[in-house]
Amino acid sequence: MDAKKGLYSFGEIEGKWQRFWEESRLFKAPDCDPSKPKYYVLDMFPYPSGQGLHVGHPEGYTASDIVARYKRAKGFNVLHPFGWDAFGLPAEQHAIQTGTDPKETTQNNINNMRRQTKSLGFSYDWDREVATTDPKYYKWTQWIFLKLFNSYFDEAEQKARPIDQLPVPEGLSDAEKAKYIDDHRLACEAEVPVNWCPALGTVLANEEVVGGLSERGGHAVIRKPMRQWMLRITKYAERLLDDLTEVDWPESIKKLQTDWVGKSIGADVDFKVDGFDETIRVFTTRPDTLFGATYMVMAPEHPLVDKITSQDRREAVRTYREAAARKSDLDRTDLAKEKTGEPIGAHAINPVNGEKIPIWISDYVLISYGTGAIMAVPAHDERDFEFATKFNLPIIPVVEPADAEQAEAVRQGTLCFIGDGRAINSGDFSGLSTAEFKEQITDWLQKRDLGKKTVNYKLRDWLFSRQRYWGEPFPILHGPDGQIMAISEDELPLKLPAVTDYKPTGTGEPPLANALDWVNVTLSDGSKAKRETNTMPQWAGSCWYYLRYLDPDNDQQGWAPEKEQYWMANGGIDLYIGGAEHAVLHLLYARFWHKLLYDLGYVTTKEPFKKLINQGMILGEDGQKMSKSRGNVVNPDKVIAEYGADSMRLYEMFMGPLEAIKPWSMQGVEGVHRFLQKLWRAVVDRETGELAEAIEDAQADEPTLRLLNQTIKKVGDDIETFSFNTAISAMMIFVNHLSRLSVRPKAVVEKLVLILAPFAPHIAEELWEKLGHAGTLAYEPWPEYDRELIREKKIELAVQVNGKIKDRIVVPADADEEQIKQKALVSEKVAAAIAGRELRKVIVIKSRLVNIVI
RNA sequence: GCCGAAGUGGCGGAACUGGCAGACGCGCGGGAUUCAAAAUCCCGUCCUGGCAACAGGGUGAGGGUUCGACUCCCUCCUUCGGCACCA
Repeated sequence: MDAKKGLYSFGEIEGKWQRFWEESRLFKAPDCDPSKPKYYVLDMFPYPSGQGLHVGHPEGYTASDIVARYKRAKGFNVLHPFGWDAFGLPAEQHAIQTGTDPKETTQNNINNMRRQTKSLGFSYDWDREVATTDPKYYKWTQWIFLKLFNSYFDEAEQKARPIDQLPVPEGLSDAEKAKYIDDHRLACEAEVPVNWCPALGTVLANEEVVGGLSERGGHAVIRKPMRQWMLRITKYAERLLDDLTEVDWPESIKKLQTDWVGKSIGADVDFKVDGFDETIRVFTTRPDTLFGATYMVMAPEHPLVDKITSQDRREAVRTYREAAARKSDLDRTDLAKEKTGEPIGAHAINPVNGEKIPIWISDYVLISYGTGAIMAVPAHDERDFEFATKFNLPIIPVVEPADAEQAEAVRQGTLCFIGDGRAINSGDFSGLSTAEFKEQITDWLQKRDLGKKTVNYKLRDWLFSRQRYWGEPFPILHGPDGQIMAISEDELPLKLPAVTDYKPTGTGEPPLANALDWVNVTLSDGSKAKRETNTMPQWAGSCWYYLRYLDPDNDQQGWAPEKEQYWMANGGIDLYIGGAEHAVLHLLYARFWHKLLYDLGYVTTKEPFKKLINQGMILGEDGQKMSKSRGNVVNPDKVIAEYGADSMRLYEMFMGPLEAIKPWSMQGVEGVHRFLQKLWRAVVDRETGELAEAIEDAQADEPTLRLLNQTIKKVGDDIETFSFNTAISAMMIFVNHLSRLSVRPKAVVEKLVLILAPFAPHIAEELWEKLGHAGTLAYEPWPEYDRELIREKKIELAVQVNGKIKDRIVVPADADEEQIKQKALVSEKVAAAIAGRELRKVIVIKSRLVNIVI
């Protein structure tokens, strides 16, 4: 019975300290504390799923918690909040199937996941918890939407401004004026072909369609024009690109974002249509290849196709266009291998040489990019080359590669060369380099009003409406004559009404359309209006949650300016940790909203997330992705019950580098658990549960002091570089050393406990208490290390002969090169290896090795 | 196809700016303790040969630079992630 006292009973210890932290509000972050530097460390908040936490969640959370606890010890005022990205499809699907209010499902899921999250002992300031589904929260999501709605983008200034500052042309009727304004809003309505998913009864964002199927559920998706809300993120393309230079993110993520924005510089060139008073504008990044244009291709949807198609081609063109319109994205991808198209019987006139070239339509040209039409230069564009080869169209080489063999193949028309070279067959421009040609031809076109320099982006405007129930309602009314009206800010939040049926109507009308009492509104002047029945996508709430954490209870403002200035100082959030799956969308959307808020003066930094780290995925024990169907899912609750939260945390960090993808191992958990056990036994008496007798107020011996100081340095340095795995390994080495000592100096153990605390806070607190300290160690200063004590007195060097190790020598740490050299040369083994041959060179690398070259 | 990341023992991984490859943990083998087991402790554990001292080989493959390469350069292979006709 007594023997039990001294056991490491992690369950009790963890419960005890978690209660203490919670009840004492230990991690509450005081706003605007001028006495300390601030540190804002943020986790990507999770969707509260019915499955609860999986082992991937605590990976990032543990990493951020280690940093948070470490920074507190380093004297920072740390903001470390948590919340819930709680709108989302699963709760709505559940509602459709069972009739349960998503609000209820969501609340239950949050409660469960909060319990799980708390059981890991993270040092969140729970008083700042937010949920995007809370009307007190989405009031401000709606408020930001109104800011988008009530702003336009000033191209000259490259920034958003309030819509009432928009210069409106003179002489417009009221209706025209309203339309002009509406067309300039950053949030506007548009009739756009969207990804309609009949099975889900909703429209999906491009990102939610994978290979022509819905990301969730894998249902077929077709294209259908519908009235939708769009956010004009494209206006910010240039700034989203430029400001990437200001953030400290992994280069690979920056590159993903850069490619997603997809800037390309080229020229718009106007081609006259032969026999019509029409011109077709094309975009090209290679205006230097204009002389090599042998045909033109328009997207099937191009508005001019109908007008200029010749009588004898009309039937074929109509058939082709219908087929193209019916194609889903999946079909388009499938058919990408084989090019298709139809000539439309019209010709365009090449502005540089007056050549008549045939016009085709083909779905390899996209209506949504550039001008929806291209000049085809098969000699220097692979897609055009493929098309021309298939349909036997002429290929004229106009760029000569430097390589003679390639040049010959290009002349023969057998090789498509897309690189830079020297111009040929290009009239007066022949002989120019690609770069010179581009510049000169662009000027030439511009002077003659035939074209101009143009920049295009792959980035599309953001489709912002969903035909779903479980999302933020738009604060928008549609008037009797179709006017779009924003509801005023003081009417926010516009709450989601309770409904009885969550099913999509199937016609594309959202479920909210059935909530008639809510939809129909009588305005103050007695006229009738209808509420917008679309809701916002899940991204909306996650675009700005980091700002709400600054001031979560404020019902007058989304956040107070002075709090934003304090917590977002020095370039924003100091550390943002989350999964790489959000590399593009969430981060891009959030940056976009942040820039709008910056333009309007609500935030003071250009970018929200100064430093970003992605944690890697955790695989099942079989090395496969964890999934229920594979049966390899690891349940955190079970791990904690068996080994404790500290072991769980420690293992998550010990597995390998944070960013790496790595498989789970229960035996690995056991390994770190043994480490904690060993530490416990080294400090706590097995029988009494009191401090072990070996713990004394004694002076530590030199090797112990040296190792201790090395460990303190290593752990601190490793936390700074997020190398948590090697930090843990260093502490293991130290505990191995400590457990072999018969006298374990108390001061040494105390320092060890303090550096372990960010990783395994519960056991650290308990040991700290047993070491005789009242209260918590959470705000104890991080131990300093002594440079002098770290230094070894004697060091071992390897001695190589011609790069092969022959012997090892021990020299004083301060030995100079000559001394080391002499010592190396007297070694018998070295002498044997040299075997009397002449020394050509002796290389001495202090504190590393000696290499003798013979 | 294009872009990005990565390939190190039986396994997860370590190795600073080019300087002793395999830290730490797992697993495995042997031993101590025990009536026995669990737990714990000690020793060993990259491969090949050898009782051993030792010798040789070794960081996906091949080549190069260097006194010296897991690390830098070139070519190729494999795995994972992203994009997918963006003119």
